[in-house]
Amino acid sequence: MAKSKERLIAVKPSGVKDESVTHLIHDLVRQIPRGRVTTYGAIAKVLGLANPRMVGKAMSQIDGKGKPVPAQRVVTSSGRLSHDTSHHRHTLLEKEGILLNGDKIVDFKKLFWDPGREL
DNA sequence: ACGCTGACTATTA
DNA sequence: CTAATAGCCAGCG
Repeated sequence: MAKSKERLIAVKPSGVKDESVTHLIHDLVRQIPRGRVTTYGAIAKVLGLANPRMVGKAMSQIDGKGKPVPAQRVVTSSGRLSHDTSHHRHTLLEKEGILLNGDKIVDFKKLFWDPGREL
């Protein structure tokens, strides 16, 4: 029996409006509890995306209008911040009680919030 | 159509 | 720990 790695495919349920994955990602990110974090990969997995880069792309598309999206709670699989040269997200995270060592989250494993398991 | 780029990830050295 | 590589896929010129 082959345990082939089925490549995850973005499922587009027919009948569902073309909400675009970006909106779904934003909604999911808004559900991340304060003081917890998750990863691009975890979000991608839950939404059935094959490429976590798409999640990052969605974050870069936050325009500031509508509900705010706590993108600071989304980090890389190694618990590090990405594209935070101005340390903007770094500051927000510490404000939520998350300790950081440089751009690395302390106790990332404990603070990790899995959208597919705890939600 | 084609090549490059990118808020990623896993593996290997 | 860092660096290099490969896989991944949508968007853009």
